[in-house]
Amino acid sequence: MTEKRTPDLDPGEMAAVVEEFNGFYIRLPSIQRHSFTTLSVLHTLARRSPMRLGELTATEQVTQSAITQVVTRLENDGLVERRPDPRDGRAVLVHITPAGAEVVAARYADRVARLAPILQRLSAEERSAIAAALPALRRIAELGESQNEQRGRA
Amino acid sequence: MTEKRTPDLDPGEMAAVVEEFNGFYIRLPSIQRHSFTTLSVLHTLARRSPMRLGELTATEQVTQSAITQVVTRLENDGLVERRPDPRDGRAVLVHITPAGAEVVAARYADRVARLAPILQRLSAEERSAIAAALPALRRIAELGESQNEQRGRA
DNA sequence: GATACTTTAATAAGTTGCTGATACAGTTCC
DNA sequence: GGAACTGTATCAGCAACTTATTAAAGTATC
Repeated sequence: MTEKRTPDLDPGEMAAVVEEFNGFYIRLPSIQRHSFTTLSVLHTLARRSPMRLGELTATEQVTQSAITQVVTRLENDGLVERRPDPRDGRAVLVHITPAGAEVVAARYADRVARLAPILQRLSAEERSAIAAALPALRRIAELGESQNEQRGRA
Repeated sequence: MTEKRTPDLDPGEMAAVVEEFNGFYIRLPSIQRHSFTTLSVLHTLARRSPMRLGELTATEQVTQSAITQVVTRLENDGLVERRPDPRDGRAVLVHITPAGAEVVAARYADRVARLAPILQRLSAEERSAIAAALPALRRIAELGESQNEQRGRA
């Protein structure tokens, strides 16, 4: 067996690949009755419900006013609920409802169902190369998010 | 040295990681004076200019009417040009201009600059794991795109 | 514990970017 | 050379965003 040279990771190449890949991935969209921002809010809440409106404003890329309106729409659809914050009478805590969690789960299941057959067409080596990279990609997301939180506080 | 078990690739786990990662990546946005669709059109043209309006309509997730309007805006900003198709008098070929290519390149450079310092914080093993996975990710994008073209023809 | 300041969310008015329907010019087919 | 079809543009209407403002609750100071 010939020895494998581990290639070094070039940020420019990685960004190029990530963008190509995303171009494909974001076009795997299941049914969307909701706007991009609305879905993003719902997805965020699926991970860390309940959240204040202000927290949501910080994570999404829109104004506080837009978040208020998005949450109102989601509430009318029964996907989230507004409840008072017992610790702060000014604040509102947005909770995701079972119906909201269901929407997120269904969209996720749909994308997995579309991704799986494509993965079948890769070689075993390609699949295991991706599997081996997943922990590192997850760590980048964590590092990046904590960095964004730092910036948010400024 | 203990032998490493190559883990098998689970589509569900991959989708979860991809979405976590994208949640981080799409929030690395440089200056955006343009809408999501507008930037997406410009990005598509950066790779395969010139294109007909109909082709753009097929790749983006909006109506033909929206594409006409997006191209008009981009044209007013000097980022693309409409030229007649010599082979078909009804059609229009949208060409990206140097200024348009510049916008795409600048946005790309900006994201690379933000990604690079985060990659520095990974271990050498994590970086080479990602580097080893890039060709496979690129291939998924190719496989997925050709599949979408099939659907488009229906 | 009254006064001023800050923080959190909601509301109002205006703008932008999309959709759906329709029009029109160029192409194809017989 | 007329009918049917294709590719793009236009128009009216609507949804989702922005900025600016307001209301209400909390905090600090004295």
